[in-house]
Amino acid sequence: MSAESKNATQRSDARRAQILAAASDCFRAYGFHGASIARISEASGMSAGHIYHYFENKEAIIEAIVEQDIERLLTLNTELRSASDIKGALIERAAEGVEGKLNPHSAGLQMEIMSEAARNPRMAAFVQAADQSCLASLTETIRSLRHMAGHKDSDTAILGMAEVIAAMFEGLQFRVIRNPRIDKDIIIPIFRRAIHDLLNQPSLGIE
Amino acid sequence: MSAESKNATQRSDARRAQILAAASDCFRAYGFHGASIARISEASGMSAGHIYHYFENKEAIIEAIVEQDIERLLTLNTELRSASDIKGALIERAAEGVEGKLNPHSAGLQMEIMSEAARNPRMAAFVQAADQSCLASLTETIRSLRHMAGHKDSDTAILGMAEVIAAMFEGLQFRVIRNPRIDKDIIIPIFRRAIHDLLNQPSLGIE
DNA sequence: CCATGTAGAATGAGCGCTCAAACTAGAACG
DNA sequence: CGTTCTAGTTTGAGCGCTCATTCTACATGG
Repeated sequence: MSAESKNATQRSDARRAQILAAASDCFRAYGFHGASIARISEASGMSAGHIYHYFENKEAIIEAIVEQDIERLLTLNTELRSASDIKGALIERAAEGVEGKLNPHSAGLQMEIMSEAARNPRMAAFVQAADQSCLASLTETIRSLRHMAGHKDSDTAILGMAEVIAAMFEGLQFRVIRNPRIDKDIIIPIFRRAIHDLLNQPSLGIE
Repeated sequence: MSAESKNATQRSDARRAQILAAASDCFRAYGFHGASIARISEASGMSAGHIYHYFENKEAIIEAIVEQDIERLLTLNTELRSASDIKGALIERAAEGVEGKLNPHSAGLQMEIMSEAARNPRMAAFVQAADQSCLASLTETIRSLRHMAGHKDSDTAILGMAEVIAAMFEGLQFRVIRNPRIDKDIIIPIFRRAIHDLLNQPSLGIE
């Protein structure tokens, strides 16, 4: 690749990023369908027509943003898995997780994504695939934890624990909208303890 | 009120209900902003213009549906509170709660409502007021439970427990979209146990 | 014959998206 | 060095359409 074309690609990538950032703000403020191309173009400081040089259509912008969001989630996930002390990491990182989920900004976008996924099969497949990956990682972590502690669990039981832990964290994104006064410093120790207890539930051999 | 006007009111109420039912379906399928008046009118079997005899505008329809949904939540809440054996009721009703939250139909509408609340202050005030009521009820229940068990907790600690329990249940509405294969029969016993453990956490005297 | 219920065409705004033209900057050339 | 050429970038008017909402006209039962 020549230097010129590389610069061109860089500039083009920058424009794409510029659009995505502006669109992200607009989607948060007006929703996927309420945010018009006109508004996005204004927010990104370029003409409406120009946006179509970088994205095929509005749907493609939405998908790019969801993809971005999911990518962030997945890298966070692999980071956690590569920790040396798994159990410590899980409990320790709980604080981070709580804080992240309690960010109203990201919660708003997440609501938008999920409400879209609830009715758009394409989007549903997207978030479900990402979730499978996260869930697989989390169950593996729990499995080794439980095994080390001498528990005998069925696969479904371990999956269930993972689901409940996931529900706890994701539920915070509801909570921060329903009650913006929620205090993370109160929540974190209760969360830590709850996760600890959950991972020490008696063996569940249901199959 | 005369018999005639009463009949008229009844018929009018029936029409309103008819519109709300149709609109509810459309909103689930297309979202608040994606569902057009034309579609709602078709689904409700009446003309577009006629809808404006019963609702001032589209916003009013949305609000009526949210109001309906919240009312259902609040009556469920008072029901729980009037149970004779509070602790038993809380653990027992967990199964019902899990099942309810795992209904994809209601989860979809809830996502829609919450994503709207995340950007529309009017809607936000609505769901926050309803949540205050539910939270107050739940904290009162937890307070008496913990007091009977001899624990000494600060108000904020009890509020924190309520928040975490709420997050668990509400999080299931995320889960059912992210992973439609989730199995309630696995989840329920883990939930019961987790709530039990949560309510038996050591005293938290933070203030 | 009036009040109310109902329909559906009309209205103007705003939508996503296209496209021909204008602009820009660097290459090629004399 | 100045001038033309060229190819990519950017614009904004405008197309066809759908939207929420309004208006006019008709039906119908008391």
